[in-house]
Amino acid sequence: MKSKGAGRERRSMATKAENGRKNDPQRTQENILEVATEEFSTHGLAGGRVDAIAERTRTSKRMIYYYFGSKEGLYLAVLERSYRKIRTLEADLQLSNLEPEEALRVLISTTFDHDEAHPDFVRLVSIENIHHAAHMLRSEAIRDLNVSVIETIASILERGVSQRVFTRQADPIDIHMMISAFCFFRVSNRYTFGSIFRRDLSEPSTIERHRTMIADAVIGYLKG
Amino acid sequence: MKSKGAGRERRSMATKAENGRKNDPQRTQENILEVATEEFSTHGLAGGRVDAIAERTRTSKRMIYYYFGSKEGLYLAVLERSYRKIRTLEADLQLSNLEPEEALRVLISTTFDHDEAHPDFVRLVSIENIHHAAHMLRSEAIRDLNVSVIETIASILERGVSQRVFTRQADPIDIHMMISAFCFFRVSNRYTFGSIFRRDLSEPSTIERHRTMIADAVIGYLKG
DNA sequence: TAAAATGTACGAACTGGTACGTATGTCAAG
DNA sequence: CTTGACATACGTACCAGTTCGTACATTTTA
Repeated sequence: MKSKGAGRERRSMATKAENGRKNDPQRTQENILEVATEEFSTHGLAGGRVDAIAERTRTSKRMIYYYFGSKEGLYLAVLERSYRKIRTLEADLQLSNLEPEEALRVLISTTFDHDEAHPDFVRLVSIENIHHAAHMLRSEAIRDLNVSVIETIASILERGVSQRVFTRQADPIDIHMMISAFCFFRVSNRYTFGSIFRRDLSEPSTIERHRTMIADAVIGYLKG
Repeated sequence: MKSKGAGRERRSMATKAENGRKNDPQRTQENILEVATEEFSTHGLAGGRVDAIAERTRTSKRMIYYYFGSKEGLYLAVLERSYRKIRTLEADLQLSNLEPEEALRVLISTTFDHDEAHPDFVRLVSIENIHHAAHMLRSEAIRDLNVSVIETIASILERGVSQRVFTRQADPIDIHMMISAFCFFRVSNRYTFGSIFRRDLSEPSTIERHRTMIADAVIGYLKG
């Protein structure tokens, strides 16, 4: 399979120079999704234009409908792809070896850095909320994802309480919400916040300060 | 003027039965804004339809353009009206008589309740962020608004530090962000969060718990 | 040769915006 | 207190551009 792929590519390099077309459905789809992610995350579902996406693609509008059926189908595919992309990152954190407080700090930093690094994702989630999460509800795949985070937090909290480093008995989902809210808001409301307070939330020193701030607040809460 | 008004109304009551038209520009504009707020906050700027707004209005599409010039003009008017509506609520809080900790708790509760009570406003802000706050930037009125909140927080923090109830020296804007993030997120991300974790964030018991939670966290942070 | 992948051109419906005509209110003059 | 004239407020019907989606033709690949 690998040598086959290489052979195909080698030959296509030759034909590409003359004619220019090469059937590569996987790359075509990926290309469409990439462009569509950008379009939808900056203009929303209704504001995003299929023609605009098609133009910036190395293929044509015909292919969008060939692979994704409709504008909504494309949007849903974009959404699922975005969620699938983060699953990998969140999964392989080895937190059970760490002390509860340290484990929580690492988890919070990860969430923080993730949102900071993926504004597209944050905006897509905002857009979904405007649509009452209608598309997410139809997708089985997306829901199963975040459950693991809750389990991780639950185990950290349990250990913390039994070791007497955390005095407060808190609901894992509430804690997750508190962390998410802060990390998400910084990115989702970057523009209105920046416009009102003339503060650039993406400045390195601000990022550093906020990263430790949310951790201190959560841990302070659990120790209160 | 009053008897004249009454007379006018009496006469219109008669003509209304036959014909039905009565010039009332103020009410017409207000009616349009009300409907438009609902439309834009549930569908976004691009997703909102002028025709749909016109239909649910007691007047016609012609009037929308007569008073607001364009779809964007209408959207901007909706945005400004939403901001103007909260100014009144936030302004008259007498916090300087209260102890710092209590003052902060009241302020946080107010923010919390406000966001909870005005999902339309929250969604409009979300929509603005998708548009990079482009419309807010063009509106002088909106920016001046939130400055007072920062001054309020700053004075509370100063008093708290000098009375040694708060040990941490924090930036007022950061504190405001932390409060806003939590209160805002609960409403803005209600749907995706609810869809993933099967939790209704608008349930009374949840609201109660979250309201004290954010206050405890912020105050815990300042005492840490 | 058949199936999958792709390109081109076009259509039909939606949607923001407007041209044109009518009604209402105000106010000064009779 | 009527009248008439002018500005404001309003309604209907319609247009023109946009935008999603597709019919048809063609190429690539197995």
